[in-house]
Parts: sequence; C-alpha cells; structure tokens
Amino acid sequence: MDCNTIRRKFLEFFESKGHKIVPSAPLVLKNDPTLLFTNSGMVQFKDNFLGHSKPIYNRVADTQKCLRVSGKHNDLEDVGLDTYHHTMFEMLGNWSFGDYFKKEAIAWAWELLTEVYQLPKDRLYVTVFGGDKNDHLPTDADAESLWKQHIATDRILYGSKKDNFWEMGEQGPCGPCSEIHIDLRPEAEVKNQPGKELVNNDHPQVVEIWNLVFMEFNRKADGSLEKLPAQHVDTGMGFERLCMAIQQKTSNYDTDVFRPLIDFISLHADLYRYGTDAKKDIAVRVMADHIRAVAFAIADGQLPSNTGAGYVIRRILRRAVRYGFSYLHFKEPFMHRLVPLLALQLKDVFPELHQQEEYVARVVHEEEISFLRTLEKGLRLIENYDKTISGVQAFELYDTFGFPFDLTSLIAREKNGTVDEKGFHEEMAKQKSRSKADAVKETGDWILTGEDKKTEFIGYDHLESEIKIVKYRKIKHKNKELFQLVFDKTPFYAESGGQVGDTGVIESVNEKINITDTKKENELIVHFTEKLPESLSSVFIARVDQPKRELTKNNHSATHLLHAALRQVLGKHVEQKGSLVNEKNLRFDFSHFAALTPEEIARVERIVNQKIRENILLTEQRHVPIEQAKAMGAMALFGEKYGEFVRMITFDPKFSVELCGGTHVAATGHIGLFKMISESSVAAGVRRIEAVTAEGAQEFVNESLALLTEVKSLLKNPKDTAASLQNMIEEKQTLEKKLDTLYQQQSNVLKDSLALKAVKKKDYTLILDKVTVPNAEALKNIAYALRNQFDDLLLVLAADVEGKPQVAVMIGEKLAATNQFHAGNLVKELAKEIDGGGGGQPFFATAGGKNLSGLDAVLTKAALLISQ
RNA sequence: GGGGGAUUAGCUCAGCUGGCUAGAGCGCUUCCAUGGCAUGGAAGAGGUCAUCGGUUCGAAUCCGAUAUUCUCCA
Repeated sequence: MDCNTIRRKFLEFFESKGHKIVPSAPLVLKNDPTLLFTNSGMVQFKDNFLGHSKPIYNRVADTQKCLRVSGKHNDLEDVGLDTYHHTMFEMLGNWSFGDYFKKEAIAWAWELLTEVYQLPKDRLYVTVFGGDKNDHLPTDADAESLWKQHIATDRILYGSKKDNFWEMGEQGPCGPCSEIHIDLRPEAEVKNQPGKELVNNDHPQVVEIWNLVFMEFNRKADGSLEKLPAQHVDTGMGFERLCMAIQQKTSNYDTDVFRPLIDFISLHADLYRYGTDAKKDIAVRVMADHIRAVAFAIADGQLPSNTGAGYVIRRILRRAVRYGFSYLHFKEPFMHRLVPLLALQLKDVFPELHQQEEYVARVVHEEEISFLRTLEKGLRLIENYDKTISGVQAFELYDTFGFPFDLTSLIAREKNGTVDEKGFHEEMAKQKSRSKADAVKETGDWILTGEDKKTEFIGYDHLESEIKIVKYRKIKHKNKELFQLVFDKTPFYAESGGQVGDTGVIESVNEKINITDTKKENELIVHFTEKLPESLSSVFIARVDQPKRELTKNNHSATHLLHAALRQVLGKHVEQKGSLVNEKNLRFDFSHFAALTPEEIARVERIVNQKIRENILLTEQRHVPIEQAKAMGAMALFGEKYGEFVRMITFDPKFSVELCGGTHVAATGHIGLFKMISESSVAAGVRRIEAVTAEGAQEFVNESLALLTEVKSLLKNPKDTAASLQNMIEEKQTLEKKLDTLYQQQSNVLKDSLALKAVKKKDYTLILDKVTVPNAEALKNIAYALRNQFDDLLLVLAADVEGKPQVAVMIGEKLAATNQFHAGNLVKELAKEIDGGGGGQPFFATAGGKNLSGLDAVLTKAALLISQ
C-alpha cells in the first residue's frame, strides 16, 4: 500500500464514522505565546479544549503538518542519527469534542489498524494508564475493560504517568491516554524475546504508532487537577511510522515518503549508494528530513531569520547544509533543488508548497549561499588556530562566527589536534543562562470573576461600550507585574493581521484603568494593564483611544490598496509575506524577485492615490463562507488559518478584495494621501515597502520640502539645486588637493632651507632649528624628506604648529643602525621643556606640549644632550 | 528580548600589545613585448580607515554613542 493510499484510507475511514475532514493548520503559529510551531494534531483545536471557543463540528479528522525540534523525546541534533526521528512529520488524528469517548475511540482505532490496514493482531500491544499516587488517580479501568473486548489480556500493558498521562503543557487540559504499539522485528527475534518487554523502551522496531488521549482534566498552576465539564478525545498517529509498519520496512526513511528524496540526494552525491556507509547515510537522512521542515515552514510564511521561529528554520537548514558539506561533499548549494521534488510529491495533500515552489526554492538557495559563506569564513579563521582548540575559542567560532562545533572538532581531528568539548559546553551554558535570566516569565491561573464565555468583539461598530470583566490573571516578567483581563465583550481590537492592538481605558464610577495593549492568545482577546481594578465585578465603560485607531485604519486600508496596486504593476506573483500597521506608518512585505524601479514605485504610488481620490466606499461582509469568498476573488494568504466563515473587505470588487479581520476606513478618501518612504529587501525574494498616509504623509512631505527650501536658500537658490551641490562638492575636492600641494611646496621650501643649515659633525649631520608649520603632518613630511637626503642625519625640530609647541626628532638610517642615539628617549627628555610628553620609534619620535615659549630651551637642551 | 563580532582602495581582505609617510591579491588606466590570448612585463590612479564624540604628545588601532551588517541564545 503506498503512502498516498494509506493517508486517503485514514481520512475516508473517519469520514464514514461521521467526522468532518478539515485541512491541516499552518506549521507556524501566530497567536500563541507558548508555542512556535504546530507540534501535534491537536494544536489547531487547543481553544476548543481550553474552552475559549466552541467547536463547529464535534467530530473531526485530518492530517496535520507538525514540527518538532526540541522536547522530551526529540532534539534537532538527534534527527537523522537514528532511523525514526523527524523534524517535520504528518500526524493523522481524529477528535471528539464532548461527543464520543473511550469506547468508540478504541473500537475504531482497532478496526482501522487491523481491518483496513490489515496489521497483524499478534504484533500489536496496547498500553493503558496505570494510575498515579501524587495525582490521586486510579488505573484507567474503562480503557482496560474496553480493550479486553478486542485484544488478549496479556497484550495490555500498564503505563506510568510519564508514558500514559498526556498533558498539553504545565497547565491546561490533560488526561490518561492509551497507546497502540507494534512489534516489527523479524520472526526469529520475536521468538527470542517477547515484544511486550520492549514496549516503550526506545527499540527502533517496537514502536508506538497511535496515541489515544482521553481528555478529562484541567491542570491548574498549583499542580492540582480539576474535572473538565465535557470529555474529549484527541488522537495522534505518526503517518511516516504508520507507513513503515504497513509497508513492512525497518525505517521510516525506507518508505515511499522519503525514498524519492533519498534517491535524488544519493544520485547527486557522486552516485552514492544509500545504505553502504553509516556516516553518509546519516547525512542523506538529515537532508531528506530537513528539507521538508524548511520548505513547508517557508511556504507557510516563515522566512529564515535570526530570531524566534525564523531562527529555528535557519538552524534546521544549516544543519542539513553542514551534513551535506562534511559527509557528501556538497560544496555548492543543493538543498534548494529538492524543493520541486517535494512539492510534486505532496501536491495534492499540501498544495501550498507546489503553488509557491519557485519562491521557496529561491529563499532556500539564498540561505544556503549565505551559510556557505559563513562556513568559508570560519574555515579561514580556524586555519590560524593551534591544533588544540580551547573551549573558549571553539565557542567564539560558534557564537560569534556561526561556525558549527562539530566542524571545529572534525577539523581539529584532521590536524591530529583536539577540541575542549567540556569547555565549549560550559561557555554555551553561560550563554543560555544569560538569555534565560532575561526571559523568565511567570504566568498565573485565570481567575474567573463572571461566567466564562467567549468574548464578543464589537470594535468594528463601537469604540466605547459597557463591559464586565470575565476573568483575569497575573504575569510576572523581569520583576514587572502585569495583568491580563478578558471581558464579556470588547471594543478593543487585538493585534492581528499586522494591525497593532488597541489601547485606551476602562472606567467605572470609582476608578480608571489604562489598557496598554490588546493581544490575541489563539482566539482569546486579552487586554493588558499595569493595574488591576479594585472592584472586579463592577460594570466598566471601555473606551478605545480613538485618534490612534483612526490613524491605524487609514494605514490598514492603504495597505490593501497598495497590495492591489502592486499586483497590478508587478504581476500576480506578488503575495503578502508580512505586514505591520500602526498609527504612524505601514510596512508591507511581499514576494517579488527584484528591487522596484523608480518608475514602478511612481506607478504604484499613483494608482494608490488615484484610488484614494476615487473615494471608494468600503464593502464589509462579516460572515461569508470561505469557499464563496474565494470564488469572489478574495485572496487567501498562505500560512494563515481561516475558519469556515470569513470577513471580506472590498474596495471596488474589481480592485481590492481581501480576507481581513482588521479595521478600515468607510471610504478611501479618508486616507487623504499615500506616500512611500522606502523600498528595500528583507530576504531572498521578499521586498519591503514602508509608507505613510494622511497626517503622517502630509508631515513627511512638509518636512522634505522644508529641508529642500533650506538647502536651496543655503545655496542662494540656484536654478538646478542638485547640479549646484554637485559642483560645490567637486570644487571642495579640488581645493583640498590644491591646499595639499601648497603645503607640500611650503614644506619643500622649508626642508631645503633646513638642509642648507645642516652642520657636518664627526659621526653625524646635525640639523637643529625652530620652525613654523601648518600641521603635524607637514612636520612629519619634512623630517622624512630630510632623512632621505642624509643617511647620517640627526634632526631636532622645535615647531610651532598652529600655536602649539611640538618637537620632532629624526635619526638617519645609517646613524640609527649604530644605536648611538635613540629618538624616543631624546624626545622624552626634550618634551619636559614644553610641559609635555612624547615618544615614538628609535629613529623617529614626536612630542607635544603646552608651553610654546619653551621651544628655545628645547634647542639648547638638545645641543647639550647630543654633545654628551 | 539578551550576548558576541565586523565595518580599511571598485571587490576580497592583511594591519600583533597606539608610533616604519595605511598594505596585498584581483580589478581599473597607460605604456611595452608576441600573429592571437583568461598572456607576460613596467608604470600609475584609487582610501574623510562607517559616522560622531572622548582618552593621548600621537588613534585605523583604546573607550563611549549611533548606523549598517553577521552570528549565537531565549
């Protein structure tokens, strides 16, 4: 059975059991402070379990793109070393939200595995939760007795809290779980040792394939458990592992999920045959695995970067490049060539990659080039190191120059040297604790003050409303206390879609509290404040900062017009890749492969301003079925999670139709004026435009004009300002050069006159004089020029340099070789006469001071010192 | 968000603990040699040492700030 059939059969099976098949959520999460990536199938339903929103369907199934790079069972650095860990994988799952529970979940799981997939019953084991004293929980007897209807009693095993009690995090919904394991070893081995002894023992051939979680509790911040009002089922089955079991392979990488990638990599690694060299195999697996994670993350809108989720993507890609570089001799960018293959392979399941294939490959390619450059630089640095490399050095290479530690040790070994690994890890630990100390954050439990229900957002129509506080909690960060409030309804817009959150106040009869920000946690609208209201149960008037909201609206609507204009001018490949809209300006990132020409910029700006003058009325539709919206030409963004119903914002159905939750002007005329401030690049294939509107644009134009007026007036209002300035700059350069030559000539004259005064002594030619020179540079020049003239020169010049005393001592080449005089020592002695200090090299030294009248004394003293 | 680096000629970079008049390779200009050249030789042009401020007799070098950029950690 090929992998596509396996996936299809899973979905068909649950569809036949009354489940709604939903699409995978994006890999990258936007509104969840606790998580960077979707790491399991249940993430997109988190709000349903937490009770923040009601599910639309109570039975759902899907295949979900997941990414795991750290956690109790997974670490990025382990992936590829063995044959079963992955960064990105698909998780098949079925869910019940307060609908069916353990009985159906267990029966269907068994039916699917043994009847649809025909997995051998005598190789399956199941585990149930064996209870936990600390949590005062008994064995999961329900699951136990249900399993007994399907499977022999001796194939049921009992697991501890660690293996059989599933928790979302330190807080939140949780419950006992029941896992299905399969023994894939050859017959002989099975006879030797029963599979049940190997379950949950990290054996690569005796593995868990399906986890059925029965969510019935909520874990509170103090660690105690509370029964949930409704019970849910959450299951997850690793797709790649399931394929291995059904296709009777010994590794996930041997299935047809990975094989095409592996073959392509091997082909281009000098026709390497996979399976013939353990180290090279690891490299091949790393590359095959990592390209999936990287490509899908980029397709979902996450570019590699140096912070947050983007940094994780960068690390994954770099790890793959590193392995290819070290073990398969890929010295040129290669990973990007895997993108088309992967896109084609998953075209029907995850079309987002196929649709953005060129863009994704380009980003990967650019990132590869940049890392190979980093490697090259590191290699050059490491050449200058001793063959024993200290931990501090290795860490500096890694931390400052991004040079991977394993490459450092590889190179050290090649030179028969060593690296202090312990020292390296110590340095790393220091770095980590520095960062952690900065990031500590304590989050308290939500405390209910009213009936817990979903907040109604009324901010599209109202900027002011009576509200009640539903719940609140305390956040501690860097010794600062913050409170988060949730209302029954709110006019405050929570940051999303690039638009900043509203600020404002809530006010009761007795008090007035500032709301400093509004954010979303998944679907929950959270208001931030520094002060907790005293009477939490009062009725408050919530009031949004209106001027700020108005200015923000201008910028948001302008962003839509800009997006549409860009597509008109540049082409349909322009897709939004990021957006920031606040009261001051707007920033819009989009896919496009070249810098905009001044003409393109002008055209885009002209179109946007024309649309503003047309004063197009806003058409806002709040509840359109997603399919209908798409049919009407609305652009859905990659990496954005849309519900069944969407909000549509239209400014002229022929011009701009977008799915958007933000706030907008009633008619485009409100925007007033649109002015682009800058156009730049953020990453390969992504451009950024910054612009201002309304008052901001007016201010910008006024300031620019004022500056120009000032410049013009300084130049005495020339006909052509730019040319006049250009002239002036050129003129200045010529003058500087002329002045230079003039000084040079002066110095020459002075030098010649000094040369005439030279007195020939027995061992040397003495020049001792007082001079006036324009700058220190000239003094130096004269000294060097005289040195070229007399190889037995002994020169002492007491100079007046722009009113400051300076002394120069120069000793000719031949004389210097005799070590008879030391310019540095001499000048130090002489400097005393001018209340200064100095030094230099044995043959040339200078000194400066404060006492100009001491110059004569310098010469007298010099004569004395020399004659000694 | 918190660290660590880097910024020197058109490009890639040297320049050790402050002091040889800031260098190399490539590229550029001119000239010479060969029938031709990704050729050889010679000469030459090109630098506010990112910006601003400080320490010092003296700063590319030390200190601080800003900008740009690379990199690690969260």
